[in-house]
This record gives sequence, C-alpha cells and structure tokens, in this order.
Amino acid sequence: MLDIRFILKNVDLIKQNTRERYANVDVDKVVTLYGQLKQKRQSLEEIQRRSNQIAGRFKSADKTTRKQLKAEVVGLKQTIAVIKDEIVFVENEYTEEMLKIPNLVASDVPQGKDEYGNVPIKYIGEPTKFGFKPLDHVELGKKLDILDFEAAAKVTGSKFYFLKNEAVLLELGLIRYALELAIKHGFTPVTTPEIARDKIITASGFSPRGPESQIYSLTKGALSLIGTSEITLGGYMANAVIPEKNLPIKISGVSHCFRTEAGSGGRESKGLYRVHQFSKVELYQFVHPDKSAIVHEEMLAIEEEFYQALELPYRVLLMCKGDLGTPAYRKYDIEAWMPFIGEGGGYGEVTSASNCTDFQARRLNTKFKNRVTGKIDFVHTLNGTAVAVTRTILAILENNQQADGTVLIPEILQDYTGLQYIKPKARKF
RNA sequence: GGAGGAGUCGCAUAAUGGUAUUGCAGCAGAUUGCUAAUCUGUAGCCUUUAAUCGGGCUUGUGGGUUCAAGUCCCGCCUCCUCCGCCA
Repeated sequence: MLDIRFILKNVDLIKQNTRERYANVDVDKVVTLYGQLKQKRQSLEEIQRRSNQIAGRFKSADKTTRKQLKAEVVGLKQTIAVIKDEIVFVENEYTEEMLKIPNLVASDVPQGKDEYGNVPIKYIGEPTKFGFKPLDHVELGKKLDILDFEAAAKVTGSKFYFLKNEAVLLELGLIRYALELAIKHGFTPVTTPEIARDKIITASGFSPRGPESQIYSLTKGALSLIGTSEITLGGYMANAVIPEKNLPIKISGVSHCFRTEAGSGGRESKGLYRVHQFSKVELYQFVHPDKSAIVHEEMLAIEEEFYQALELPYRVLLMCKGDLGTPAYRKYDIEAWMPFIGEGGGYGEVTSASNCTDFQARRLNTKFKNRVTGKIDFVHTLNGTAVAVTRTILAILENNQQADGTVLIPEILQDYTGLQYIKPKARKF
C-alpha cells in the first residue's frame, strides 16, 4: 500500500506508474472516493462533537432540562447512524481499489509488458550439453524410482507428487544446505505456521479470496494456506515498532508453500515445474530505508552463491515493470538451465529477490524508532528465495544425468544427502 | 472440543455507568554540577492550521443497550487454570 497523501500529491506520477506496470486500477476513483470519505468523516466528527457536548451537560442538568437535551440528541443519533453506514460503504470501495495500486519502481527498472520484457544481466555457466539422448525429469524420476505423480493424482489430483527414496534425502539436504548458508549470512532460522489469517495475507500484498487468487482458503475461520513464508515472516513483525539499533532483522523461514496456480494450465506445467505444494527456504529482511537498495544486492548474491555451489548453469534477470508483483519496487529472478524447457532447453525461474520498500511495511504497520531523534517511520522489507525445492530438484536431475542413467549429486550436497549419485532401480510399488 | 477467569500507554497500576488515575522506564526541556540528582513536560492515529489552538477516534477486537460504556449485554481474538482428546 502506498501513502494516500503521497498519491494525492502525485496523481500524474501514480497514473503513469500504474500504466507502465500494466496494473488494472482506476487512480481517479481512489482519489474521488478518498475525497468523499474525508468529507463524510468531517461531517460525522462535527455531529459527534455536538453529541458529546450535550452528554457533558447532562450530569448537572435537572429533570426538565434533561428531557430537552434528550429530545435534541435523538435527531443527531439518527444522523450519526446514517453517516456511519455511508462511511463503511465508501470505505470498502475505496480500500478495494486502493489495494490494487502497485508500488513505485526503481529508476533502472526496464519498461516492458510481461516476462519477455525482463532483461538478462548475467549468465553463469554454459547450457548443459549431452553426448547421449537425455531424459526429462519425469522420465528420470520414474527410472530412478524417486518421483511418483500417478499415485499423487489418485490421492490429491494433478500437480501433486510423492518424493521417494533419494529425492527425499535430496529435499532435506537442499533445505539443510540453504539454511546453513542463510545462517552464515546472519539470518535467524525459523519454521513458520503454514496457515495464516486472511488479514495478514492481505497485508503482505496477496489476495486470499476471489477468482484470481493463488491462495487456498479454508472454510473454517478467515484462514488460508500460505503461498510462501514471506507472508508469515512479514506477519511476524506486524504492528511492531523496532528499535533502530536492532535493524536489520534477518529471518530465514522454512515452510511448505501452497498455490492454486489458477489460470496457468498447460504453461510449463510438466512434472515438478508447476505444482500445488512445495517446500521453500525463504530469506526475509526488515531494514532501514537507506539500506534497502544495498541489501537487495546482498540478497541476490546469497542466491547466486547457492546456485553456484550447486554448479548449475543460470542467468539473472532484472524484471521489467509489467512483470513485477504489486508490492515490488525492484526485483531479480534467477533462472536455472532446464534442458527440457521449450525447444532444446531454456531457462526456468528458481528464485526471486524483491525490494518492497515500505509497501508491505505500511500495511503490516511495521515501524522503526530512532532512539536519539525519536523519529518513527516505516521499515523497508525485502524477500528472496534461498531454495525452492522442487524446481531445484528438477534442475539437478535434468542437468546432472549421465550416459549410464545415473544422476550425479552436486559435490556440495553429498555430505548433506549422504549420496554421490542416484542409480536407476526396479520399482516395487 | 468443554467449564471457569483475565486482557487499560514499553512495564506496573486506579477508575459507585459521568467522559481514562498514578508510579517506573524512555524521550524533551530547565536547574544544579559530575560514576549523577532534582524539577517540569511528554500516549497513539485521523483531521484542522503556515505553525499553534481546536475537533474526532482509540481501555484485545467487532457489534448492542444508554444522553453517556474500561465498567452492562452479545460475537470473535489472545492468555491463564481445570477437564476431554491427541502426535
């Protein structure tokens, strides 16, 4: 959420930004509704003032005066009720539209409508070449007996999976290595709830209910499954004032993520690439506003350290205006080489790192206080993926397969998994 | 899940239905003069203003009763005690 006072002062700028980000929002409507809201609130306050005045005279009044005062206040009460209803109505409309206004963008964010507008800024490693006919990860998963999509389809439906045998060790090893990397960089590890209040989800910039929602909502209570631990990690500091000397606060969250993937049928949806549930280690930071730009680079550096240690070929993209999420001010994606994307291989998203400036903090109401000046202001928040497990397993399987049908475990993970390679094996069930 | 109790500023506390008290801490100022003490002021949000003054809202939260609600009634949240269930 942006500051309404900032919006009012910079309507043209906001409109241009909204247009360039291809956000479907009516900025004029927000301005108009806010004007109405303010006007109604002021008239309400005036009537409340009169009502309070009458109540104040009541105590010392005699019987007949009280009768008069009472008669006087009845009309006011009715008017107050009417105006209150009007305010609730306008407020709902206003909030709904207001929440759609995206964050501002950094000056170096490229123009562009969608993923094709993203700008590659770095390529590390070469796309994997094979001296034999490689298999995709779904076929590999079957031969190695480590993935089972058919059984998951029976149990839950499409886009679910069972990990089996070495894939399980690989998942746990990836999580463990990612966590140790995070801890090395000063993050406090946490495991989080995987269900959150809709309020917290909204505050993080996601919409829990509605047709385009990516979120699974529960029927019991105003609760939903989290799409990412970014939601719960941000919520950790909701309504908090952090002493400035305690910044930055760096948290690394381990959780499952649940996504409906509404409207993404067929698109790069084979196997593990796009699934309804996966494990992720997330990096999250609350920082001083002056520091967020530098910290954003640090977040990317940690992500790169991870994928370099895994020896996977990847590229880094600076995301264009049209492909940024609503809360993001600037965002990097890392895409790992995946031999079976598109025709003859391509790069597929494995991480993202976003600087959300004060956009999330304003809605989460997370502030910091300078002890000397006493100044209170919103913190900046950043989030990034340490590891999204399923896509990383996909990349390891497809890139590290050998002519003899085995898959080599990256050296860094060998201690964490207790494996050097995964061999094909007969499937008993 | 059931029964009972509680929730007031960072902490601690007060308030026969009458418009949120006091102490400590922190912060600001004054004074004294030095491992600090004393005095004064100081909650948040919205609104108004050049800035003040002023107005409104806020006792976990949302409703209700009332001229008036921390106080009475109802829903929800959180915590405590006990019971049940359970990895």
